[in-house]
Amino acid sequence: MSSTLLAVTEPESRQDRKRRTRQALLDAALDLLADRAMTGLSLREVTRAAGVVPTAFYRHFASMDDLGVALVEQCMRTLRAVLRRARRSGAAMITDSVAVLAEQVRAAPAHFRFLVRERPGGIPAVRAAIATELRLLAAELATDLGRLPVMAEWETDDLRMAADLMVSAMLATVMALVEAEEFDEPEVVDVAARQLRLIALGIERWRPETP
Amino acid sequence: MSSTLLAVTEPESRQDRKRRTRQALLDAALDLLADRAMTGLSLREVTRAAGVVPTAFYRHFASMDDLGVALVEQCMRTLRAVLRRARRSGAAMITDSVAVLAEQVRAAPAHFRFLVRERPGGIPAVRAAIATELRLLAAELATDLGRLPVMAEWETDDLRMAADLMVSAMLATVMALVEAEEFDEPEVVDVAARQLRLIALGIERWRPETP
DNA sequence: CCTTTCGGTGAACACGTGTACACCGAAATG
DNA sequence: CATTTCGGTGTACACGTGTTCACCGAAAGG
Repeated sequence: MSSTLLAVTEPESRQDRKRRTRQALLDAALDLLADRAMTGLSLREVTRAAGVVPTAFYRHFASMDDLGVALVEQCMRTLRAVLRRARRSGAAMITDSVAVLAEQVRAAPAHFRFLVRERPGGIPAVRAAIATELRLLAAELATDLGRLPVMAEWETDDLRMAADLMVSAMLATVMALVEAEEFDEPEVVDVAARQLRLIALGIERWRPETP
Repeated sequence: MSSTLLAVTEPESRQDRKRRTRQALLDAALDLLADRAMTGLSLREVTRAAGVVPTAFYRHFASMDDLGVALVEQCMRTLRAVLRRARRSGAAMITDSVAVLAEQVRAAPAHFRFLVRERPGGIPAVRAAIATELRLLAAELATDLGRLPVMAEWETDDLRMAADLMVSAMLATVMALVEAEEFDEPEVVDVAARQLRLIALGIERWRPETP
């Protein structure tokens, strides 16, 4: 054990250090949320897991709700990546899209679990944040759908309806994936693909009748 | 204010009284869950709202988790009523089915809110209970679908897939209904009906190819 | 170099919590 | 009528919580 007392690590800018502990708090929270909901998460627990004293929390967030909203932002980035990646690898291939989704869920399960768990969850601010983000995502998907040849003539209203349905199905799949043991993940993926195919079939035959 | 000290209420059998306070606990919990998740609900709060001393709780439930599972049972009865009522009033009419759902949600919002909120929620026992109940419901719906002329020749596997999709859509609708202000409930109902119609269209054209 | 800024500290507080325990009184049982 | 059963009571305890406050030390800024 050498005892050179020279600074072995870079001095680290002050705002860099702040960013780091802020991220540590977010990570710690996400970790603890593996088996709990945000409601059952205490400030002290988070700071303890982040290796920081309780009062330091307030240097970064006004409250746990605040941290929750920040988590929504972070996790939503991961979810949006699914759409983006699916778009690149040929939006038409349903099987591929579902595969991308499954892959992303496997890569960052905590992010997806957080979203599906807190979506109807007990914290109004978080719930609202997720809701608006999902609305945005659905709108994005709707315009994507509108660019497909089959749906070029669709009313924006119907596009939105179809997009909402697909988002619902996707979230249900996410929940199943997050809950599933890994050995029956293929089954979940298969079912999701067939469901999407069923919807696609419906889309082909849709006509905007007014019943 | 007369002061006849005669027993004005029936003596009430002992197990009747027990049932009554047990139900009072369940009702109190459901009330408090209007704006909270189960994780954020304390035993003392529930007993306070039920007009009973904390320790009395244990005469009825081993823990809050236990009470949660009991709530699942109760709320699921309400949800199953939707399927039953929809079956009676002509299963073919999509519009009617959605109307029945909306009506039931309006009649007992707390029951539905509890189910959608705790489904991915933080309490394993409750989550598991809801999951199995929903599996049962989906299975039931699958056999229902199998009786329809259009789907008579379907594989049970595909029936299950379609039923799962419909349950997912239904639960998404329930969440929207529970969250929605009453004045845009018609919009939600309309979208749900169109989504179901889209699925129905897909079903008509489905053939069990193996891709 | 001196001063200010500010992320992190540690002690302290009032409070709500889950649960154990001994106890009560009336319904149930003989 | 005597006894047992049992739903509900009241007290008590140890514990984790959110938030307060004054304080520290080093980076940032003049």
